[in-house]
Amino acid sequence: MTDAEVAGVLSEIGALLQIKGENPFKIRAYDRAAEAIANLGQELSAIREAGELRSIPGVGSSIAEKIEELLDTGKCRHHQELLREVPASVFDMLRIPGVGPKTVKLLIDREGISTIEALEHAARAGVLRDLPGMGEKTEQEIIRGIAHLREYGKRANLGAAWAAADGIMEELKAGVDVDRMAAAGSLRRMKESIGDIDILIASAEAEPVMDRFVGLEAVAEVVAHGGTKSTIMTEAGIQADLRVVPPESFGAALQYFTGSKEHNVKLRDIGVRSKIKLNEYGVFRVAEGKEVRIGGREEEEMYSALGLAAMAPELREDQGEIEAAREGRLPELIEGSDIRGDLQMHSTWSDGRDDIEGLARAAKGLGYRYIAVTDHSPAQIQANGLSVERLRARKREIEAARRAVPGVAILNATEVDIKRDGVLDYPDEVLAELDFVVASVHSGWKMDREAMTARIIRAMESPWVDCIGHPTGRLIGRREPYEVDMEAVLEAAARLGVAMEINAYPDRLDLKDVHARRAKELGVKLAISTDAHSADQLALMRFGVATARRGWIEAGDVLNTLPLSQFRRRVRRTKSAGRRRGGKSAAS
DNA sequence: GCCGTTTTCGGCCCGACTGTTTTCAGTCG
Repeated sequence: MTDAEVAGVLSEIGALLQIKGENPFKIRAYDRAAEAIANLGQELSAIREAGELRSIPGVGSSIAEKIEELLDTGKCRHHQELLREVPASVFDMLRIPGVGPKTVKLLIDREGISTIEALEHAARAGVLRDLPGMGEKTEQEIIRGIAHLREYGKRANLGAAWAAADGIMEELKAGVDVDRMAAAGSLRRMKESIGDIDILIASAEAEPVMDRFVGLEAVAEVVAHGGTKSTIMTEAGIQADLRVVPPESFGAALQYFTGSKEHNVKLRDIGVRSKIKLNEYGVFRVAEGKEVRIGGREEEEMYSALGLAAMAPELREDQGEIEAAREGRLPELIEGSDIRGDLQMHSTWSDGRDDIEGLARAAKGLGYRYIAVTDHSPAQIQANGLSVERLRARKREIEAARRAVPGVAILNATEVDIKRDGVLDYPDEVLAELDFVVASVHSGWKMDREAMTARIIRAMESPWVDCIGHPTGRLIGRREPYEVDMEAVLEAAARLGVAMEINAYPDRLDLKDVHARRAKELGVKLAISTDAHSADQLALMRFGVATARRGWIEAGDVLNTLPLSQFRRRVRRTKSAGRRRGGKSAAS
């Protein structure tokens, strides 16, 4: 059973308890534990071996036992018992917007409805309006909610969500007078997938802003339209919330709506202890039943009131950032401007849209000092992978581009396939001719975990491999990562001096945040690369940097923040160390 | 069910919007 599955079961227990009307704090305990497990940097089994399960925040003796039971048997009796009382199909019903646990319980108890299909049928037949607290409008809400779930059930990827948010904010800015405006929520935290877009505006007059918002061009449907909060569904199928707050509350609201929920709960908890109250309007000192406002215009004031250093939105996941802020050991996160080069991109020689010169010019425009052109190897037939002959022919075009675009070093590089047995798709003597080698898995996804782990480690043992590309192969929302023992891979990377890529492509973001953080802990260097297939995609770097920031990564942890000369030395050093390891690559 | 510069028992974050309500429950973030 995978860690994600364990988290899933705990989260289902939480939902089932909710439907049963159990103690809300018990429910939250399960939710918290599930969330913590979903965001572990290490594997649950390793933590268990070390006897450290209870060190996971939110995991106490009872949940620890259930985790062990799940790891050992793949099942949990408590979960099974709950499922005997409440059918599993209710989890689908809970995903319908506007339908929560209380409604589900009512539906089951009064009408025996436990599937989306039955619910839709009942709503259309006008049966629901006779239930307490329900009416015709609720029926219509449910019908619309089901339609929405079917059409847009998946979360939006980070790139699409930012594109939509930027469009909305541009249009808003052009139409009304706003003091300050910012995206909040998971978008601002740069989470890998986005449930909805949160936009915050400071304005003394909310009404004209709200009217403008619900009338935007991108609006497909107005879901809610209130005095300070409105919700729309965009044409692109992403929900967007707008909140308008008075200017003196902008910082408080930005902090509040940026979240995460867990981060904010912990902050307020700290506040309660020191008689400080936080809400979206400000921060208040509570004394003798009275509240005295002590800040809220700026976000930093919310943190300083609690004696904490302000922290980057990407860190706000209750993954230790609050403790770090208290102890003054927050990381100095990498920034976009630290990036000096891009180490994966594809030209027209394989499956890219732009030629090498075009890529180099675009990179120069971004202020980069070097790029690695990493066209595919022969096994990537569908991507027009380069034979040895074509790879050598490409060298001449690289040399021409170097002359045409001075100021940017163009590294003669490859993204070489790691074949099923861990052998690389070019022989050693060809790899030896190159300046930089990214090795990636592009086939055989379904291998078992041990074989996949051995495959990748064998590739890393080649003295010519500098970096492993998109190390888990996932496509967010479309393809699960392949089964691999990431801890073993990262340990090998540390031992062999091979960098791990954070692929900045919004569909990939691979390594993901928590793995990047673990890599850093193990002393593994990271390479943040766009995997651009056209010159304009070099701009996707921001999503890779954001993912690194979510993984607590600093500039010093990242290969492509090095100045060119140091980068070259570093890559050479890796290779000579590789030769000392035994002189022969696994590929030979 | 978890957790502890207030605690091993007794707490556990806070507010807006909607619909069905004459004062509130449910949902959401």
